[in-house]
Amino acid sequence: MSDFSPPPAPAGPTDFIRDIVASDRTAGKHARIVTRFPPEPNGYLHIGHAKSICLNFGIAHENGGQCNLRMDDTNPTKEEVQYVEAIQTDVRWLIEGWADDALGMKPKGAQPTTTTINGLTDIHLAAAPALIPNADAVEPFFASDYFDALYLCAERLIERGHAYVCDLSPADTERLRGSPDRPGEDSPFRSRSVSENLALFREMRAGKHPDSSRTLRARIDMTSPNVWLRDPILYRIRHAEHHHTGNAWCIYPMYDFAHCISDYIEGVTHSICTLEFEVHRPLYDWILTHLELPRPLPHQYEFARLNLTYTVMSKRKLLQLVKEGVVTGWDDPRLPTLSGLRRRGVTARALRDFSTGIGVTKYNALTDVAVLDKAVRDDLNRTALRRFAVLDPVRIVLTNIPEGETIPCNAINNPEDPASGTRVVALTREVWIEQDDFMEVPPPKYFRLRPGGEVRLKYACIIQCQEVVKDASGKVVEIRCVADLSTRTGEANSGKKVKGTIHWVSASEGIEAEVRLYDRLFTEPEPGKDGRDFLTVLNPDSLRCVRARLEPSLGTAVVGQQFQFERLGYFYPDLDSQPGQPVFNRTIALKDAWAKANS
RNA sequence: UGCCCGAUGGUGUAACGGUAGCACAGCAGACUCUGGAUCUGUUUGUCAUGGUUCAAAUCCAUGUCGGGCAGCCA
Repeated sequence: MSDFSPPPAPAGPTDFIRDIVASDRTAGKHARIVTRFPPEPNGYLHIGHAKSICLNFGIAHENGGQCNLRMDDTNPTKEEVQYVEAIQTDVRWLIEGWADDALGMKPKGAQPTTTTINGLTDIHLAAAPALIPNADAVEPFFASDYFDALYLCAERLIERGHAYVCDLSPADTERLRGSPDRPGEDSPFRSRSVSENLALFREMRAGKHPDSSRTLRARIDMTSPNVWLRDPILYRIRHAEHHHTGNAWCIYPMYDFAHCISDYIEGVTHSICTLEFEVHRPLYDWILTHLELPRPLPHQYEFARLNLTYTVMSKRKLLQLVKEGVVTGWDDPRLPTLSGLRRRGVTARALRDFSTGIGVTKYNALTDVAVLDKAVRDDLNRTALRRFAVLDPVRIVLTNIPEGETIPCNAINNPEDPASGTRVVALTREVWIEQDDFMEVPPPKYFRLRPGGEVRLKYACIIQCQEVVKDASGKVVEIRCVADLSTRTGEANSGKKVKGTIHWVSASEGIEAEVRLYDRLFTEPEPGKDGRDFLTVLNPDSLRCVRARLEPSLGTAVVGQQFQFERLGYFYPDLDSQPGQPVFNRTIALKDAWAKANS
């Protein structure tokens, strides 16, 4: 471990995996810490992946190492390029400005090279130097780039008597495997000769056998209490086109065979995955050990995947929601996908803060979505520009302000960030306020407008309600008030206290917009908990669209800008916006102590 | 009923044989030109039973409960 001296581990988050990494470094076990994030490109990344990304990239970043982005694409029937693209976008978005320095990619088109070290065959593929300016020069790692290497490893195992070609049908394979509490039985093809196995395997590769007619299996122990050691299948025949290798192959390696070798090829030191792979670890180690490889072997560690209340996380269920049109697509803002969260206005920073905040353990936890909400509000509170918007308008007429007159009012853009400055909003004779901010017969402790009552129009002045105009059905259609201009912000009586301050939008100056109000997708904390179909607990009100009135400055808002609509919540321009027809998504509502106390 | 893993307030997470802490949620109050933010206070916890030890959330044993594993998925 010579001259390499990564930065000392910062006093950031720690957990049992970081502890292992730290002690491995102290022991000088690795020249450089290498982790990997290996999604299968068969769906979109979700917030559970964010936890894994933050763990893997975080460890790499903190230790001056690297985290390889790798497409775990060994099953041609499930994977698609569209997912490869989306995954890259999401990963880059999530780590941008935080762990870019640790992103392990490879030079475009690079393939592993085979060499001999100490008489042992080695296969290796290094990452491209970090932060290559031209992003087109690099691409993610692909397990499918290792198909040649993997095939070589398979032949190696066969030659050493560690693997054999098995002609059992899928049904018979399953039958002879036994069950967790009943040992399996040897396949009748288990003791074929090396040369016969080799010949057969080569025929498989050459396409001489139909799908499922044969497999390559590891020769381990059919009576092992660990079912994954009962001669697991290493290769299966699939005459199918692969998104990355086309029709070059008709045999494809299984996860267990491909994953450990891929880790080795890339020089991964810590291979971090979720708990369900714990029982696969002996197989991971068995394969690498029996390959007799010259470099240090990677090690697998497992942590608990993220579970969040009021949502679903499995790719299968997310795919179902998308396919059945329950939501509008993978980036529907109600989904916990990274693209959905991003479209809703959730920032990468909030996701990272959330991910590190929840910790890393082996306990199968269910995290309250309120923790996510808090992380989102905390980040947006610091950064979002404050604006006025009225979602459910009722008309106020300020009877003492002449038609056509505009009274400029200075409004603070973000009280949490003085550097964001101020803007001017115009007070006019007619303004919109929220229906909610007026009550004819208010309950006790109601601070807002009531007949005869006073309220402050924020950044403008205090108004007093003098008359309520209703339509035939008794609905309030107009509230006539008088404005006390001497209480204008900055004027003599501006210090006058009233209980309530409300937001407003000029009727003549304001613009209209569609605002999409999102709520949780499910009505139950654990959708599908008791074996019920998760689709039976969909929240019918997960999306409500309203026509809102906005202050004019919002007309030029573009995707990427975060806003707080004062007293309402955080809102984010949607990509459905058209010139003159803005659309905003509600990222998250503000906390509302009043509403809560009255619910 | 085989093997593997886990269990700390309502939720999540620290404490690595030496005072059980933090965050979220909740509750109460202060402040407020956002019923937001901020600030203050506060309710609630080591799965059980034994053992080792001056001392156990921590080590050991047994039990209980929860999760995972029998795809030619990952």
